[in-house]
Amino acid sequence: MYQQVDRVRHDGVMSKQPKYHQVADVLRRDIVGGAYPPGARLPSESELQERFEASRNTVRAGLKLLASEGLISSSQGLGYEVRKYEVFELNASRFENLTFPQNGDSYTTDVTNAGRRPSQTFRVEMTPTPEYIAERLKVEAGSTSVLRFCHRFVDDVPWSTQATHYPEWLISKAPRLTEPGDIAEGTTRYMAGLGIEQVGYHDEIATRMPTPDEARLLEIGAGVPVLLWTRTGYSEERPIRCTITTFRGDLNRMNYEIGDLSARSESEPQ
Amino acid sequence: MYQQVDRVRHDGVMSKQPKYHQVADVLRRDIVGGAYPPGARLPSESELQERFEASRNTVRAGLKLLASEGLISSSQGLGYEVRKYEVFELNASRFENLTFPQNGDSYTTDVTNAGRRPSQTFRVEMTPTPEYIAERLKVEAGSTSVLRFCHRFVDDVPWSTQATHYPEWLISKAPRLTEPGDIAEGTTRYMAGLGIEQVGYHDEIATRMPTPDEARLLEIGAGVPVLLWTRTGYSEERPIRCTITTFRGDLNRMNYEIGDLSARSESEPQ
DNA sequence: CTGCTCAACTTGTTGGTACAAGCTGATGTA
DNA sequence: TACATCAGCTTGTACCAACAAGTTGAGCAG
Repeated sequence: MYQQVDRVRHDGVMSKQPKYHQVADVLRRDIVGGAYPPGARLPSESELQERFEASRNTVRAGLKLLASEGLISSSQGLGYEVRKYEVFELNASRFENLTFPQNGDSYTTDVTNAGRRPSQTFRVEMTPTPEYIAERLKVEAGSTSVLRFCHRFVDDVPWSTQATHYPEWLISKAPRLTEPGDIAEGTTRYMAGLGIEQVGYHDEIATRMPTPDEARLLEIGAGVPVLLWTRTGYSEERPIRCTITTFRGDLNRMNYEIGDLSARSESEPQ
Repeated sequence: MYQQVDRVRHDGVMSKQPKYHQVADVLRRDIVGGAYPPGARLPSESELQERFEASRNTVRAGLKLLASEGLISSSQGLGYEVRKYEVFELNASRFENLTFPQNGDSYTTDVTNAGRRPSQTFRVEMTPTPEYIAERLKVEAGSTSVLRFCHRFVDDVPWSTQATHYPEWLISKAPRLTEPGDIAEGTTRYMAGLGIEQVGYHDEIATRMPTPDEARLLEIGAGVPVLLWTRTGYSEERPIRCTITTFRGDLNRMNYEIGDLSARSESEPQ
């Protein structure tokens, strides 16, 4: 039943790969070669059983491999389909405007400019500072901080979650941070008006597979990682905010422009 | 055999989750709660069968779920173990030194400073420009370009691959780019000495699951995404290089420091 | 004591069966 | 015609059995 040698591949070539691996390889080649374009439906499991002369378990193992690579997705009753991407560009560096609004405005503007419809839910909490945040805000882990949380959608597709923490000492200086509603002019501008100016920031970018919570909020299927963007904003004296944004990795790409890029913008008139 | 209602969870609470999902949930809780610290070995499949009163396949489905989240890994004959991370920080923004060497020096310095041992293999090719690169270099797709390829290790663990493409028109101006060996002073400095100065760059950061090739080169197991870093360097006139770096997502984190961060560096004397 | 063999563990692969549950179009009834 | 029902497709879950193959340590032969 289980042999690693003398196995004949689908194309007739000998191979030492397990059979489910060969199933995945052939289908992957078909997909990247364009035989199944993005959005196309793959043959059903039973058809693939015949095609590869394999049991259902074996075929499913191969399909699961492709799903974990993010190439395909499946739904009960509908079959397997080739995943289609649609990347949204994020501009992370804007020197000319270090105090651009973080909560809402930048996102709303970018999405609207791209001809898409933004929407979001919003929440404010007082919460103990998690250790990861506390390190960056230079406060004690567990001390209270203001958490302003955003769940963002583009055309009703979940896009990102954003959690901004403000340290406790800021509350007395900028009390509106604790207000449950949106701050129209943006938190950065509001704080700048109070003399708390963000003069620099530190960005950290990491990636990993989503936690079950993240997978639920962002409606992420198997094989799609998240992109984690941590931005710590500084006044001249100390850190004043720490924002963690969690993006769907298949839908977003971050951009940083550094130095003189006149050569780039000149020749890109569109 | 297959019921979604009236199923009793391991802790005695009713649940509509499939059983393999419950297995994963309980184990995940144990792992993040510290019952199984990083590097620890999980109970064997047969032990888990008894603990959860489930078949081997069901237990394996739960374990596979955790593996696809990047929480655990398994090896034949050895069992399952909790994955341990060790993040390496990458400094992507260095304003003071826009012409810092890209091929080798920056990596070697950073890794050595961290007390680790860097090593790499290196290769130079003349190759047709892939479309993705051609767009960024503003040359025709398929036109020849110089590809300088690096496969980098830290303490003999595969860390990243880096592919830098130089457009064809540069070759006559900077012929040493096609030399198969390393350029001691760094390509950026070499080109600057010839009057081709990199005055700005555009970074793009994306994430996805590795292709089989990437998984092989970087020795990536299931559940670990890659971090893709595309840097396009510009002279005052036009793009002069495009570098794609592929990192293991579990081992790397990118850092950008923008604006005035005196408040950060002051209070971090280490 | 050294070194080899092998039993007993581990996970990996492949086959099978059965039923649950989601989706769609055909069919039949009002 | 309008609508509900259902057969027949799809994938999802759960079980069983068997054998392959990597790892380790006990135990035996030299």
